[in-house]
Amino acid sequence: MDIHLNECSFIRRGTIKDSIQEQLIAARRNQILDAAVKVFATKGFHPTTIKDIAREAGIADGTIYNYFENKMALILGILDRLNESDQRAKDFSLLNDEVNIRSFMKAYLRHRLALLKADNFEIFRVVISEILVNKELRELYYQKIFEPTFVMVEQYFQQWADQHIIKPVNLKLAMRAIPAMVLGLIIEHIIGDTAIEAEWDALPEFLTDMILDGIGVTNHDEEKP
Amino acid sequence: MDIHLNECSFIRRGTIKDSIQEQLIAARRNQILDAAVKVFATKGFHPTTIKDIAREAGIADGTIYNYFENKMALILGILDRLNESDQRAKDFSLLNDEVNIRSFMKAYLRHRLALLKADNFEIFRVVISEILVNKELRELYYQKIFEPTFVMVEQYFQQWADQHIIKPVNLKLAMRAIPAMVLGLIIEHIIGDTAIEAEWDALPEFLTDMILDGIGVTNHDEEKP
Amino acid sequence: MDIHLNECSFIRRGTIKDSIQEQLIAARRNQILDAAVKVFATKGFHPTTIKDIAREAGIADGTIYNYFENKMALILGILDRLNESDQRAKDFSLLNDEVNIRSFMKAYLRHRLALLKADNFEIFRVVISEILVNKELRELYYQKIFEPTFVMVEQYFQQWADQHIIKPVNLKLAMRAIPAMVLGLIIEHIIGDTAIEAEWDALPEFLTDMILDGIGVTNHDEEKP
Amino acid sequence: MDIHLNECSFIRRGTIKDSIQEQLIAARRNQILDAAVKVFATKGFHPTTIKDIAREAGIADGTIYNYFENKMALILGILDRLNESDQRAKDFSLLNDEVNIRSFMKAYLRHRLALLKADNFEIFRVVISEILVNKELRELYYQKIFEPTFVMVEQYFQQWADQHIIKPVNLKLAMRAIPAMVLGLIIEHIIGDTAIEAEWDALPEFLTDMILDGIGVTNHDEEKP
DNA sequence: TATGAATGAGCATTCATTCAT
DNA sequence: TATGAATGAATGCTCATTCAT
Repeated sequence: MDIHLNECSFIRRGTIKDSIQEQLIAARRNQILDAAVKVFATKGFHPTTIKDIAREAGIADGTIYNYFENKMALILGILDRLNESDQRAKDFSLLNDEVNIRSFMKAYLRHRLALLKADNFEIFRVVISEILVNKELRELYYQKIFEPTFVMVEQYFQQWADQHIIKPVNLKLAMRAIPAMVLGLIIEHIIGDTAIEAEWDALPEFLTDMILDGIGVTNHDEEKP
Repeated sequence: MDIHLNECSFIRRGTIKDSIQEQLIAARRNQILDAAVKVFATKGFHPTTIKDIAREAGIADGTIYNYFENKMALILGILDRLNESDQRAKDFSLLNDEVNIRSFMKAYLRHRLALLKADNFEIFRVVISEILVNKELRELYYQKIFEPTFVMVEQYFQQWADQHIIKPVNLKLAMRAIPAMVLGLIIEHIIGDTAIEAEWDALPEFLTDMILDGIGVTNHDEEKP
Repeated sequence: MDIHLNECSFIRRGTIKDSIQEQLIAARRNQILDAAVKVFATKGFHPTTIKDIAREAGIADGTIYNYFENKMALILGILDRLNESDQRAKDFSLLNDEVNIRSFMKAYLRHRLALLKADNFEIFRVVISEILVNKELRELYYQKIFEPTFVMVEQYFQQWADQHIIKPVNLKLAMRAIPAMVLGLIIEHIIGDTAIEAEWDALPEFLTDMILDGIGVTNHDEEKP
Repeated sequence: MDIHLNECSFIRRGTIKDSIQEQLIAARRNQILDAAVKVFATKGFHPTTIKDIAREAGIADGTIYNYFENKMALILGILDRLNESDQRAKDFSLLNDEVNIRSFMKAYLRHRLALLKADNFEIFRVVISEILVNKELRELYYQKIFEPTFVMVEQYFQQWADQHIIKPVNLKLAMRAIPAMVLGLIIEHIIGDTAIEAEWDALPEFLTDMILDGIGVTNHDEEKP
């Protein structure tokens, strides 16, 4: 059980050893977060006890407190990992080659929705629920995920607007309405609406078309002046 | 709903007295729910104690249990009141005179968003958070609000589709995407996005146009085949 | 519902009216005690609420407090009624005609055990349980039932001893051991021993013979000097 | 039962440590049960709070729940200890050398009554009271103590009957009547009868004689046919 | 006298967190 | 660093009792 790191003479303090330390710590943190995700997803945040998580992780209760300050820090940690796995910027930049906005948007939505489906929806349910209600978590989420995303997205929208690829609409609202729609649909799904899951694969195309073209039939009589 | 006590010249036992009883009970329930809304909105559901609510309502702890089975029943009660104040069906039917879909949608969104702003957003935060995480509440919400609303809305969409006022898109998704967008925007707002509140009054028009016309510039090259 | 006693002009205050009052009160008390016995027997003393009893009696909670000081007074009341229905003295005096001690004892045990079987055992369970643990009840029981019974029984035993119908044994213990045996058997029965109920009808004869003759085989070798 | 730690020269993981663990756990359980006995005996079961017991044991409330599932489990634990201290089988077998049934019975009663007096009567009061009223406890008591005892005792009685040491009476009743008498006398004592305590030391002899010989004077006229 | 709504003290139990080993 | 026993504050809920009507 004891690891005699010091026996390794060529390791200089503060360099490799620390790196190993960090990796060990990161590994433990992930082990704990994995367990937390699993249990939170099943039982929800409040009903889950530290003991539940410790048992799931195969460690002692107290050990969790060596890696996380308190129970809420676990949600923070989960949020962080979700964010990392997100890599929105990367998502976007990878899509930069897409020839036009429609393909771009479709590909992006497909990617995002695939990620959502891959991760267990259940953990979103818990995280969103807690974000809504926990100020600290909310502010953190806003600063680390929300704002940066919008700052980045705004550039794209501005560029598209400049290039007259999209109409000169209220950009701030436009770029908020789109993720809002995705978020809203996910919540509708979580709440129990079966229609969304049934049409999950149709969503990227549908949403893209709706966002870009609308669902209204354009005619001169109905068209707004 | 109106009770004209005076019309009843011949008083039968168990009628007026019961009616007064019912009113008293309803009044107490509302008194308690008002207090609950206030405290929940401030502290959230879980951190709020029954004592907090009783204190706010100016009554004893135990009294709450004469009117609500348990703490969760308070959320149910709040949800019910929100739902009643909603009267979605009425909203829609009142709008039936609107000349075209655009005015209709715009008026409807204006109405909904006004309601949302009138009610304290804070209580939505709490209610949604709890719905996400509480199965009983979720199922109840789904049955009493979600499903009925969509059943009703579907008729409208079907009618519009039949009249070729809207494109022959996936109706189920379309009619889910719109409230999803509203819900998503509210959540973004709750989370702390200031842009939405700033543009609140522009939302109905913007959303209507986006839904009906899209934000993409239509041209023959970009248009999908 | 209103009873206009005053219309009855010939009733003089303090005499007949009071007597009716008393009867009414007694009737109400019995109504309440009947309900209490029923519910206590089913649920036990502590798990039974005043509301349970009020519901069973078809009256309001508060009404019970017009007739009994508190919940414990109900047990006292039940005990009193059990005692009254007992009428041990009467039992004994009725049996005075019995020709000999054996018939007397047998008849008495038969009578007592029949009473026990007639009453629901369940209420004994509750009353004894509470007596064991509640000092006030215990002392009351001791004074009102226990002691008077033994005082009376002692006379019989003394008389029998004087007449050399029973051996010159420790009378105090003898006359305590007999009801002890009955009590103990009842408790064994209550606890779940099926043998006692099965042999219930054989008990009076068996106990009488055992008490008077013993179960040992008398022979000169074994006989104590 | 004896653990000779030193005999184990080759220490296997999970053996000694676990054994120490078990001893610590057993010690804590006993510490808690001691406190519980003390407080229950003074205040009774229901009026005693977990806090009372914790305070008496010098530990925190929560600690009790690390060793007992709930308050009732404490009574179970007490019952178990009483049972262990009982060792009825041992009692009997130790007496097997007794030359005759009279000495045997006398010795047995003396032993049982001594045990009862050694333990605090008060705790019997509480345990019996609770057994009478608590189904779970009652069934457990019946299975673990009542039935096994009678199964064992029946053998003795059968043997005595076969050897014509006792009369061919209803054995099932006979062997129930004897402990019933002891139990009944204890309850009479608990209820407040001073005579029993005063004659405590005379009880074994008196009861034995009464059971074996009866208290009736045998004469040919009175003798039942 | 009957009612039953209001009361609020009281309590078992939970569980996040600590800390000695 | 890992452990898990100990902690004790915190709280939902019950229910005997009161009292205005």
